[in-house]
Amino acid sequence: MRTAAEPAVLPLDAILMQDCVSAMKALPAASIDCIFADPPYNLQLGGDLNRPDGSHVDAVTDDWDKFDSFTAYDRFTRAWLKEARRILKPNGSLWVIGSYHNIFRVGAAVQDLGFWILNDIVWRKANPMPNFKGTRFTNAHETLIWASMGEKARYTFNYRSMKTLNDELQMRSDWEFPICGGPERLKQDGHKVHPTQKPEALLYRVMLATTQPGDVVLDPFFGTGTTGAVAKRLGRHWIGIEREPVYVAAAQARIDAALPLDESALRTMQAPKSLPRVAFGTLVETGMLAAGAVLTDAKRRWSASVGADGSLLCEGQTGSIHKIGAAVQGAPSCNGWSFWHYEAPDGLKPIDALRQTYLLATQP
Amino acid sequence: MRTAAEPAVLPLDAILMQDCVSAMKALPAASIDCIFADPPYNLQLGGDLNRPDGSHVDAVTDDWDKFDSFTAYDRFTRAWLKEARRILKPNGSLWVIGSYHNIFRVGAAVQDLGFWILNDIVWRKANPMPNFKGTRFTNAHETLIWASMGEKARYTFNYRSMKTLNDELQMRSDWEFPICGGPERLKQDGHKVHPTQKPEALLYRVMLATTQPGDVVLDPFFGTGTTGAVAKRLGRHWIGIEREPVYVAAAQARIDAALPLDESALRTMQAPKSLPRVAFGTLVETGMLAAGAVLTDAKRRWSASVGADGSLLCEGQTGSIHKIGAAVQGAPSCNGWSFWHYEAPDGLKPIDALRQTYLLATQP
DNA sequence: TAGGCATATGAATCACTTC
DNA sequence: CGAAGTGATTCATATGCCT
Repeated sequence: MRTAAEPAVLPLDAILMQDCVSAMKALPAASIDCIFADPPYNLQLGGDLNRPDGSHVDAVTDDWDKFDSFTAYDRFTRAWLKEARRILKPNGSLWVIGSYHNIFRVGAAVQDLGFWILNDIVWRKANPMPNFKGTRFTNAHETLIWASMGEKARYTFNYRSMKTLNDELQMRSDWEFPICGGPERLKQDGHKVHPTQKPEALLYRVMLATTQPGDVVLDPFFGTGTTGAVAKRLGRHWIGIEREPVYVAAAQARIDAALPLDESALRTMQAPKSLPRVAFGTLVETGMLAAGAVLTDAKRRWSASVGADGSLLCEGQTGSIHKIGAAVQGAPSCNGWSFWHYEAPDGLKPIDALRQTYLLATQP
Repeated sequence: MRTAAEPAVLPLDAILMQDCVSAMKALPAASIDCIFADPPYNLQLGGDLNRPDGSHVDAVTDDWDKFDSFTAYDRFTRAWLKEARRILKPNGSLWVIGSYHNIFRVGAAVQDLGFWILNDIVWRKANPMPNFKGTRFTNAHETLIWASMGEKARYTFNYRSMKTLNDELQMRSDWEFPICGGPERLKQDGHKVHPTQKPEALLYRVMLATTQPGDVVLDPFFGTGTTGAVAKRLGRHWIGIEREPVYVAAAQARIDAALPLDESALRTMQAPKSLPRVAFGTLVETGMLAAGAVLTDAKRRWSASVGADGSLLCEGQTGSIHKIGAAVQGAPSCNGWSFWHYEAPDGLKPIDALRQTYLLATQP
């Protein structure tokens, strides 16, 4: 029989109505692909803040209490981050969102615990609440931190999907979305159910960028379940942790009503490296390119002849398409597939075009 | 005779060629109106980086940016922040700029020392360096922290100036400026004098927003003196602290050449308001168009399905709305916004109509 | 002179697999 | 473990040369 500390299976696609840290402690180590966390940051919110002796932290009134409150918040932050680190897979990644009230403390803790920050992302609010008193700049953004498990750790980043999503330009670290409102905003008796419900578009981009279909996404501060709703829609598994019964009920109803995209709609742009590799020699073997053929660069500055084994000969040097490409340019490296061209009926074309033809012909 | 520790008068409009902390220690308490600090970021760069064309990226490799550990960096940060706090007037304010490498640690230290964060400001770079390897999001912003001396402390905020500067809209917490280049960038023998020179426009806005003419602005990491040059133009006094003789000489020459500026000329300094750009993927993310939806051209000759990342799938090809539109027509290019249509309740409409709806809903 | 084309470059924690 | 091989990867500006 499994113990509470090491469940044999993950409670997939379910809400755990428990305290954040103790619920995470019950999950198995290295079992989660991605954590998205929207921790509380109201320093006056005593509910989450307790002194080491368990006594309650009172409202902030003076400098001493302020320090006390920061210390308590740091302790709380490190407690949940430590568990997050334990249950994440080595190739998993962490997202945290916050504002200037808490994000600096959280970010420092993330670094101190050994996470490696990959980006900080700015959510620019298209329609922020104005600063009514005119005493500061309109607080028009929130900050997200994206981190891997360590400096050398691998992580998922769907570069091609992000570039496509952004009209063929690299996705930047500043994202613009409207705040959550309209029919998306959960309401009860005309009042919003949760004060800081995040827009689904934000979670959509997070998951599309840094998870794969079938991955497990955990949200330790589930609230009204934006993470779960988007995960379900995008074909990711989700686990939510939330203590408040009111939020749990709202989240469960919302997720039940969410419709998953069917498999064809989940389709995204694929990274070239996910395609099967084709050796240059294969093109020679199959006769798509004859041994002895002459390749040049796009500007015909260099020309090379193809050996029977797929090697190139250029200016007395022989080697792979990449090696020779790098050598003639004096460059540290070179992608021979795009550097070398062949004489096609309709002009000079990169040999990568031959590879694409080969792939199309041989793929089912 | 005055001692070094307590000079009777401030060394106004001068550069102190000394170590940052010891120079601050020699300044009298509560004597500075505003501190703008651009400390080392502790970038922790690895090996060399080359652009896709093989050229080498000139990185920040200076010794002044190297620290042994986070702990060492924290010690350094708290040392200069403590002195900053001592010499600031009770109604003064502090600005610090940084990136995700250091800003979280700096922000936590700012809070720990009793400063009260008023805003965090995002400098959105109009022309950031791309992520050449496609491994992360383009690091397209830096973060500034603006803080007063304490929760109850007063501070200067020129609300009207900011609103006027922003076409009668409240100034937001995200500012867009180009990086420092062109004739503004200080060069010697064709090479940049300082690797991280900040744009003057950034300092203009900082000083215009949070200081008054005649105020004393201190920059403990003066570099090539952007703070001094802008302060002189805006009629503020300045004090710079910089250890490197090369930077000091460049800064002094630059400030000597700077001319005081009429405030009305400032408006021309502002980056032209770029039209909001909406990527097709945004419509998918925000749910205005569902993944899996089918688009056709106006005459329904071709139909394509929308992928989760905003890619189109049509006749076995995937790509952006523009690429696929061009491909099916055999055209060199295509405006996908007008070519592709969706089925609206009242008939076929170009997807550009959705973009207009999005803009109307999100722009003020 | 204006315009087109090529080149240079900016605070960057910038690859992965096989042997 | 390291070394070697394969091959994936860039956007906005500024400057300079050529026509």
